[in-house]
Amino acid sequence: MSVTPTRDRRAERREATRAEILEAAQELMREQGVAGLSLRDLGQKVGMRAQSLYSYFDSKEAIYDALFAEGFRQYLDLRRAVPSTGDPRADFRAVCRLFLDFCLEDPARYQLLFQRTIPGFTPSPESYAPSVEGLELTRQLLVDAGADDPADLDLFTALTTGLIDQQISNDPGGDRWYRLLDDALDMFFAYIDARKEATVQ
Amino acid sequence: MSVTPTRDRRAERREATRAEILEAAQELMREQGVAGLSLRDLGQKVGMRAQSLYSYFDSKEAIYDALFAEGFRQYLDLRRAVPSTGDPRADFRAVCRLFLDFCLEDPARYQLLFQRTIPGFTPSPESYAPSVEGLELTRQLLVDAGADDPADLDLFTALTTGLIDQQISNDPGGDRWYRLLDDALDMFFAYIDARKEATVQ
DNA sequence: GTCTATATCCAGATAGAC
DNA sequence: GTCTATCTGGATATAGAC
Repeated sequence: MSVTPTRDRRAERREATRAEILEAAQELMREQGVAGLSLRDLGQKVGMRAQSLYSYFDSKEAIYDALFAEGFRQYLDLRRAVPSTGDPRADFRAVCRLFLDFCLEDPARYQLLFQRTIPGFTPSPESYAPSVEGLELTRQLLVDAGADDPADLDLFTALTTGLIDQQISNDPGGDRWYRLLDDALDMFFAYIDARKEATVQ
Repeated sequence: MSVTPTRDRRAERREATRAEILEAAQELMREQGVAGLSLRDLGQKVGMRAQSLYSYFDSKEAIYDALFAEGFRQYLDLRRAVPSTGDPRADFRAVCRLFLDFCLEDPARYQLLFQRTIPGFTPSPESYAPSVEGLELTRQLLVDAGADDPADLDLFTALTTGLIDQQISNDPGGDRWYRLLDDALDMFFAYIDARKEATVQ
């Protein structure tokens, strides 16, 4: 009689190889930029011919897509680990710091996740969903911290991505903009509070 | 007897063709992105074979370099045309608006001039100089407007490029972030003023 | 200065043997 | 699932005729 195993060892192995490929791809992108990723190099890095990668991914774009999803998964994992202190603004600052650390730790990943500079790549809806979830978390946290106007969220994202972009573009590896985060948040909250006060009166 | 003409018609024509090539390149980059520029398409656009471009530019990188220099020249020209009203903050706001318009008018040019996302391209020192001049103009204007701390300049550049990046990445062709410029500047100046007041006391 | 012809290299992707 | 072999097409760049 045939029995059905509870574990599918073949599927597990396949999944492990897929993960290995994605990790290698991330490393290559770190080394030579997002656009510099080639299937040849990728195959070599994991010990197979470029053509064999097609057993795991349908196309190069599918690899980008998986990396996109994986990147946001990584971020959401980190983010969920941030404890709530009961002080919304302190929490908000902690999450901001985490976000900058995450982005600056791997500029290529940042480029893939937040800028749209790859030739023809557009993330699939499935891969895009976690990104929306991340922004929604930020929106909620921002509301808790006292900024409920939708425009405030936009102003805030501009401020943080501005710091990140300048840091990456003009002082890679340094902290010339990174260290301005606290000042930037001071400025932002002061603006929120002042406006609120003006509206109340 | 041979006479030396005061005008070198050959050089003039050559210069005109160079300019035409650069203009075509800018157009192609607008259509298909900075990295999408190919010498074939460029040649076709100006009515010659790709190889013939080498009579005008030593390499593709030389074309990028010329575009880089040309882009800043365009900006500085626009900028010098902004009148001084005697109100430093009004002038500053006008220049900011001009800067956003300039960047959003041609995102590909923005990517070339202000982000470093092209594979192996680094501007030559000659081409880079105008960029430094532009930043220095901004620095001076910012000092006139009451922000003399070098960190203020960095905070300001983060704020404006953040607006631009978000606009380009997440609402191309729209004005979701563009229209926040005035709010952003209100926020920025309020911060500067508050800090100054705090220091005086 | 522009052309044809060519060199060289690289990319992503497919077919089919094993 | 991985390989060899190959397709197709793209790129930048050089040589030399006209």
